[in-house]
Amino acid sequence: MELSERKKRILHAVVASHIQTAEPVGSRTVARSYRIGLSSATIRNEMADLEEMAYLEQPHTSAGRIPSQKGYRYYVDHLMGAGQLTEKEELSICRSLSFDKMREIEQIIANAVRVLSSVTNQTSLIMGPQFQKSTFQQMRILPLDETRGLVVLITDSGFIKNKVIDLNQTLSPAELHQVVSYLNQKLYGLSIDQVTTSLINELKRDLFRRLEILEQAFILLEESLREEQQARVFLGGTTNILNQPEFRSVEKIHQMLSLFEKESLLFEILEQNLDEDGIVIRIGTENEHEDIQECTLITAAYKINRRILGSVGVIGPTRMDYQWVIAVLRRLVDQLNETLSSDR
Amino acid sequence: MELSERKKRILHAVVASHIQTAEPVGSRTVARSYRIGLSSATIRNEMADLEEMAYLEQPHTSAGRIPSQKGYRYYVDHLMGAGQLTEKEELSICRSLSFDKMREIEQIIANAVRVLSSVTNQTSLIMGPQFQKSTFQQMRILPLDETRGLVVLITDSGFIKNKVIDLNQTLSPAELHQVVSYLNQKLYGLSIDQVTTSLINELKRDLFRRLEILEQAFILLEESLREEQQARVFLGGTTNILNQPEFRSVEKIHQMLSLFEKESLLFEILEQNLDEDGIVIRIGTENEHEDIQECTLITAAYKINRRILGSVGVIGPTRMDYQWVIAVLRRLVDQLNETLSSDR
DNA sequence: TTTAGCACTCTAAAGCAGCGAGTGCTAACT
DNA sequence: AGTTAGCACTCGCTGCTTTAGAGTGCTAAA
Repeated sequence: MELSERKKRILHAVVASHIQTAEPVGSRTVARSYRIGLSSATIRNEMADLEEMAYLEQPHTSAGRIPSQKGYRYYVDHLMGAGQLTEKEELSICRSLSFDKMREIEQIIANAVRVLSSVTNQTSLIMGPQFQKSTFQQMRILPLDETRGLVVLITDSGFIKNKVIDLNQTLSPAELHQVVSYLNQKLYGLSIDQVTTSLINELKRDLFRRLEILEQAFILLEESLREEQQARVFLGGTTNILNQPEFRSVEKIHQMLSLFEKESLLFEILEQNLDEDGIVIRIGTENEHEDIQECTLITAAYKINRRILGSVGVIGPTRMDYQWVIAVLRRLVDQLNETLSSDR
Repeated sequence: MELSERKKRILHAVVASHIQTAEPVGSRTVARSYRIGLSSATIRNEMADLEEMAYLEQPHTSAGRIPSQKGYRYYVDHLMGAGQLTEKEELSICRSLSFDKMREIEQIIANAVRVLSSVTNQTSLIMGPQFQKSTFQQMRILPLDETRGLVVLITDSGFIKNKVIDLNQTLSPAELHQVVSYLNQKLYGLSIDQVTTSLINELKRDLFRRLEILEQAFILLEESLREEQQARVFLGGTTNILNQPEFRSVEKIHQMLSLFEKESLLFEILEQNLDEDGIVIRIGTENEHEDIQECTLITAAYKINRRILGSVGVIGPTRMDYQWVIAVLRRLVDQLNETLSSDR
């Protein structure tokens, strides 16, 4: 079901105009401002066709048309071009991410979400790197005082986790060292996913034969793994949705903001698009999750050394400046990948 | 300017009723539901007096009265009793905080703000413990590989900061150890505030004589101090303000939510009440900050081992269930103090 | 000093008219 | 056949008037 060239141009015009103004678009507007060289009457006919084909819809009889979900989809797939960033936008993305090579990964992530929302004027969200998917590098235990120690766990992708633990029995430095190096040897290179409870138990049995200690350390290890089951989701610019005319009513705002407070839900939503490479665009009901079926979610995966770590995206009303947002997101992910991959 | 007993009872009734219903309170309502044993006409006269004395105000001529800021203040200071928590509330505070003795301080804080907002149905905020005010305990450097090391900085109140640094020159373990123990010796027991740039420079000069290294470690030290200049503020239940009838308009919502996004501002606000012991109640314009002069802020300081670390509070419209919110906050802070102080 | 009664005020809700943007249809034009 | 001008029609929006009701302040009687 291919559209005629003329229909394409008209659809394009309607979508573009509606994205800008948030108002229904009338035939007159299309005729005048998008110099198609046809009268409004002709365009009216074409628009009626497009409506019948479900690319456009009418809020009420005497209003202009707005793009339907199908219309946006067609626009995204066939009509829009490649967006261009202004120098200013380019610069702020660059600056806020490239400077931080020394910083910890969580800070880079937090920065990324901040720029993304401030540049796009949308709400943006990013899944923190999944602890689970990174691999064990080393573990240390620092004695703090007579009874307590600090366990530090380091993974390849720059994660550093630490916990204070009780060392029930006082332990000679030599013994402690022995235990720790045993663990390091056993665990090195495993992904955190692979450090299962059963593996831990096995190790524990193994060690108990030699030293009756570190019960606590193991509890910690398990706990810390369980806790991090799920990566954090960082949000930026949540108030930006208040500027969107489609969220003028308090109920809608409430609905969206409550959604944003449910971190685990956001995680699920972001996780679904994780496998796919490149940019994923989900318009309206293309989103599986009910609460965002009036929104568009645009996401992209980011990587460390070519391995996908998490995803970052923008959420807003289906009336979104796709072309531009996609360009921004693409640029940001490139920069993010580079920043993360270099010197790690 | 003491109020007559009767006026007190009427003022009490008006405040109580308005807190519950959010509507202006008429003389009839007071007469009927608060069994004062007077007719509405009498109460009308008294209310007129109270209005003249600025305890009450009238939205418009033919409406009931609502408490003025002064009215709320009087209520808080002289009229309200001690609130009682239900068992359920008591329990959820207890449970969400007492279980976590082993957890890190930031998680306890995060939990606290979550319970507080969910129990009170208000937005709650808590200032993370001030890194600045805690004292240096020890510092370690763990070599990660040939060129990088992990600096771990531990303070008395359970803070653990860490950073990956480049060790430009490779360094023998012995030398590294020497430097670190020198630093530990010099810095132990100082509050982080006291670790000024000039002190660092001094140490640096001192060390340079012996070892031409660790430039990076010092940069880190300085940076990390500067970064943490300001404690984090945790927010909970930001969407709760949407349930308050005084925030029905999108502009007000916008105003409040934007405020919530400015962490540094929230910090300032919380910091002002830091010195005072016990519960601080700021109603309307009693707040210094313009943006919250239509709100009431109730805060309390929390402590570790009797030393004030930060403050936790609730923010909402001036029409707030003071009695109850205060009881909840008081209970929460007690629990929080206990949880934090035990075994640290 | 208290209270019943009453006139008065003001808001919020409901009903109604006119405006204007935009449509669909028809007939004329190229 | 495709395009366009013209026109009647639809319908939400705006502003106006009206009405109902809640609550007041005042006065005069108890």
